[in-house]
Amino acid sequence: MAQTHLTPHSDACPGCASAPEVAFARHDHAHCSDDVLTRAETLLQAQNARLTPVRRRVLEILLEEHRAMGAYDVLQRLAAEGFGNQPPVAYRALDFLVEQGLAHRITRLNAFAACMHPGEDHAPVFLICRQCNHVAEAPAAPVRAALDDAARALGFVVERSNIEALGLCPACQQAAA
Amino acid sequence: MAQTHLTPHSDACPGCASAPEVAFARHDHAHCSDDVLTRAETLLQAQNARLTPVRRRVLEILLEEHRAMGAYDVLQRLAAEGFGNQPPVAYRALDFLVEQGLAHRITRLNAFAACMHPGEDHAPVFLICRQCNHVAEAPAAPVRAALDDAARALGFVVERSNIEALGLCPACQQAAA
DNA sequence: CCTATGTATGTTATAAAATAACATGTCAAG
DNA sequence: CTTGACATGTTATTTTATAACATACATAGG
Repeated sequence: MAQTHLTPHSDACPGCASAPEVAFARHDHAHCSDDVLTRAETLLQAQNARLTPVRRRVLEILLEEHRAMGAYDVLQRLAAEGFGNQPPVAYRALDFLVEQGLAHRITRLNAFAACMHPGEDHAPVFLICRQCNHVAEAPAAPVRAALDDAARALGFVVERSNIEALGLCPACQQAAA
Repeated sequence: MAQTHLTPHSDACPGCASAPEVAFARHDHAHCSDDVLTRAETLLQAQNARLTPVRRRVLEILLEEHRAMGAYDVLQRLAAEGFGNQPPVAYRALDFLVEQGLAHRITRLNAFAACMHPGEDHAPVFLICRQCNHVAEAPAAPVRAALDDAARALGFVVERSNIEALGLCPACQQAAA
């Protein structure tokens, strides 16, 4: 499983006041974004699904910002760029991306984030810092395996999962100590 | 870990049309409810927290219904019984119960459910059937352990977690086949 | 080439979920 | 009996999400 998104990235918890970002470590993000966009196109072709202008732009926005964004945040950016400025415009594009595995919904935050390894393993685990609101996506495979086991014991088949943890990121732990 | 709530309970997926319930199997629920209420009182005394009439009633309602309920569902019942009928009344009681580990929030459904083993292990795993909306709470320990490992690898300390899986319950799998 | 069909987008309106802010009440320690 | 902390009541508003319908747009069949 590629974990490009866990390699060096933006500042972690800068002053515990900034917007939530999608990794605790530094990271050459532009490179990841391009890579994801390319892969997205390939994946969608395989699915016979279309990466229309709105959809593409929403994915780009999520990638650029590289943080969990509310639907209305995304909508504001879309409107500023001449797309429709009503909620369904944002929700439809976001739902499509989630559907296609190109974005994740972080229910705890009522927010969305680009998926950094589309087409690969899809059991996102989100670590949300309750102090600074940074969000990181952690390696999911073992958690997902444990979840599958637990479900199987009850005869339940898991199709999608939301695994979200609330706690303290490294920087905020230090700040607290 | 006690799994009383996983022993026999209400009908699973009766026609895939009923309200979401909190277990896939049959279950003598009245007994569990009494037990939980008693334990809740003890736990709260230990915490110097007060199980006031509204709070107690909300917990009872969640236990009686034994399913994931929206805040406004709970509110409606409260109002019918002479308590306040404004949203904060329900939200405050529900938030209190969640805070005290007596209820869980199921973010995917914007809903709340009574915790069936308060004071014990607290890493709820919810299995939500996308077909009939039943919700079951699965044994959590191994999933939580995997989650802790994944978090530790990033230096993140988990305080609370929401683990929710969407899929098909046993009954709906049969119905589909 | 054209037009029928499915799919995507735009737009209006509203529903559903949650919280802010402030007033009032209650209970227990001093 | 009064003061302070906590709980509840109430008004209003914010935030999040969807329903319903109209319009555009691409593309496969005639």
